[in-house]
Amino acid sequence: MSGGVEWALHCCVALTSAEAPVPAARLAHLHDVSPTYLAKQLQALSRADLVRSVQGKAGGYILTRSPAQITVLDVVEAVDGPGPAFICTEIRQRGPLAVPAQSCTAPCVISRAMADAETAWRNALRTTSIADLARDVDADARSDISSWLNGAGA
Amino acid sequence: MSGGVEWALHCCVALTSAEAPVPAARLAHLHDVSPTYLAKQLQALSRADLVRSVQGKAGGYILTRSPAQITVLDVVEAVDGPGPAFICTEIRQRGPLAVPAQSCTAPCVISRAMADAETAWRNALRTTSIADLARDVDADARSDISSWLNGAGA
DNA sequence: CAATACTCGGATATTTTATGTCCGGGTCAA
DNA sequence: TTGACCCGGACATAAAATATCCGAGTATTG
Repeated sequence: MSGGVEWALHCCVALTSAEAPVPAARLAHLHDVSPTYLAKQLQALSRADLVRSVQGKAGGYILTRSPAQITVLDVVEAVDGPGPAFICTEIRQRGPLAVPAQSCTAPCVISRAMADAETAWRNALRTTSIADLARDVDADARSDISSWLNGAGA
Repeated sequence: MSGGVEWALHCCVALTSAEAPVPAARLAHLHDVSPTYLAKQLQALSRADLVRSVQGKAGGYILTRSPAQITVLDVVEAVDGPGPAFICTEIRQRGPLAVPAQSCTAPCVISRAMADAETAWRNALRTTSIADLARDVDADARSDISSWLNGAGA
């Protein structure tokens, strides 16, 4: 699991309290992380159309839609890639007892068990939205972030 | 997700059809994979007490208990490690708006969402046993594997 | 309208992890 | 006692994640 997922999620939650575009450098300063590497994660979010990037002097990143419409799964898939974590290499078709490809119409049992587990994982991530995360953050902290982002900052 | 998990699972299923210890080299030949690297995975299974290694001339690996008593989760945790895939670095305690450590009694919201998803994933893997996997394998193929393992082999 | 300052975006190094390999210690069989 | 075989941990290599830099573009601003 890529560690950048944590940064991306925190950024999305922070952007909930922003009304103007926020530069990547400011988000990096807020979380005290590498500015250039955080930019890479934000680019991934931009490619997935979760955030919209505006350029120019007063540019930065903003959420493309309501936080309630963005699930945690969306962010994870944007950063870590949409593909499954477990990839079946079709071992059953190899070795001295290889089963012919024509008999492999259904996916192998192991592959299916892993896929089912990943589906459960995805479903769990899908049930939580960025709005849900922001709602559970302490009210004081959210207020501080809002003023820090919209104001001059430290 | 480590690719060796797939190898380990296939080995466990194959060992279901074995009545005598099977050397790692033979399992590698059966699946046509790197013998030395497969040995590493089997060592992990041995450390987790899922398989028992017997040394000497007629040595090899055997399952320590009934296939019904070994879950897919056991194998995955043995190979990939028992720790969670997502590790919270406590970003909320960093940066200019860092919240004091004394206020962080409960885990952060993002960490909890990820942990819940992983729990769902683990529960799914726990419901499937090695015996379940073996049961769903084609009867002919299982018979072939049994004779290949217990007989002289190719 | 031109210059400018600030932003994102992709191409580029470095470090960590996973992958693959090797040889020595130990054990059972003969 | 001898021998051969097997496992176990220590050692290279390859891939990926992490961290970084410089160029392309745009809205501001004089």
